Amino acid sequence: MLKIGNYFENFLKKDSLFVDKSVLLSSHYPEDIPYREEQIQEIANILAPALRLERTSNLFVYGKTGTGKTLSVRYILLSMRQIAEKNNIPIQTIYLNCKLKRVADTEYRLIAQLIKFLGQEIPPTGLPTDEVYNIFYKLVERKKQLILLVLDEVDQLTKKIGDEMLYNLTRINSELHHSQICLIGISNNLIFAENLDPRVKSSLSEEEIIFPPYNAIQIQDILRKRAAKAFCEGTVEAGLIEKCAAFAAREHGDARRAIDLLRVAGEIAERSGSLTISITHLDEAEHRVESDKIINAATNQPKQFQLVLYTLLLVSSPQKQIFTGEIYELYSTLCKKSNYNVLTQRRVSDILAELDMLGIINANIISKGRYGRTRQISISLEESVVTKLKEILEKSLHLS
DNA sequence: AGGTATTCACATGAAACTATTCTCTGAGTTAGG
DNA sequence: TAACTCAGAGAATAGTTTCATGTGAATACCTGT
Repeated sequence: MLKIGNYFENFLKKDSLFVDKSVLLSSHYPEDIPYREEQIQEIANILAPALRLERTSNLFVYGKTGTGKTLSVRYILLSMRQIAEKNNIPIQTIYLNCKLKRVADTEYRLIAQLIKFLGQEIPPTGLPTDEVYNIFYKLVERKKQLILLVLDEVDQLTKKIGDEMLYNLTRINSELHHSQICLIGISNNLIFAENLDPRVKSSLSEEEIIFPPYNAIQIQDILRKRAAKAFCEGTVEAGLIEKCAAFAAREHGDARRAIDLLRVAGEIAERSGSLTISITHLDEAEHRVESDKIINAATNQPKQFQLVLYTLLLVSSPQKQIFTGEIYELYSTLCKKSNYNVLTQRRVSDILAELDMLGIINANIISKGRYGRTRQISISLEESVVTKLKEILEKSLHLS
């Protein structure tokens, strides 16, 4: 038998640590959401009139990542949809994540998605935007119905294309005769509404609900519940859940991250053939999750981003601080050497800012007084990640 | 010494441009009746 | 005459460039003591 066949044999024979790994995936929707009863009830109160086809207030949901916003809202939508189906109430619920690239991150695409939900295809480009609006109007007006539209991560959308389109959306209702649209915005950014056009702000956030972060004890409880379903009994070593929760609590109570961490720890333990999941596995998982995140983010960027990042990796050591000008010079020589277009400093400055936002580099704007104002850049990645990243970038950029 | 004015080296903003992908339209062409 | 082809106009989008303006504090330059 082939060597690899042996491996598969072993894989089958060995009892897995997992009973049901899907419980720990981010695509998993639990049937109850602990510590969020209050918020769910509140949202339900606000949205309930929709079941009688009365227009409900627009709703805005705030909370940091991993506080259960999306989960709760989708949970409510699901149950409303079920009720509506049972009683033949014409309600449509639409959930859109505005952050998804090439799906709903522009005005055109957002409306195009809505149209798709209503059962019609729209070309990805070529049509004028108001034409797309018209198609949408017609589709909505075709029959009497109420649409609950959830826009997840709206802050990302407005950051990119401004709040004009939100204004358009809120105004749609006044132009519709038979139907109504109710907007539910979800945002990670707590001060998001502050830099919104006042007209939009008042109509969009008629109701606001805030999701506070989970505390360490709550996260422990959530983790325990999930772990009980995901892992075989007795495989989780003592103290693991607590440590995992502590990691997450350090990051403003991000439950998603905690669950992720637990899953990866389990995977690592399984792969190493261990019968239990120990703290060492968790530590390793934390490293892996962290570096995977960075490497993923870096490799998904366009070529020029990678070039800039690569020059940064070449010159920087963890403690050394570098300025924009130096980077730009190195970058342009590198470009010339390897036949890439050299971008302007203006553009490179933006790229650096974006790399900073992605958390790949650390940049602070400092003033060196007489000697100008610039970004002070440093990289806080571990040596192993840096080498790995270098290799990947060299390959993808065809550098020698 | 203390106060203010300069000055550097970029940051930040706005607008406009380029290349690509896609639709729609209407003129020209083809084939069949 | 209906069906087909194909170029050209017009859109959306991502990634840039161009031009213009902003900015924080270390220094240079005064001023009056």
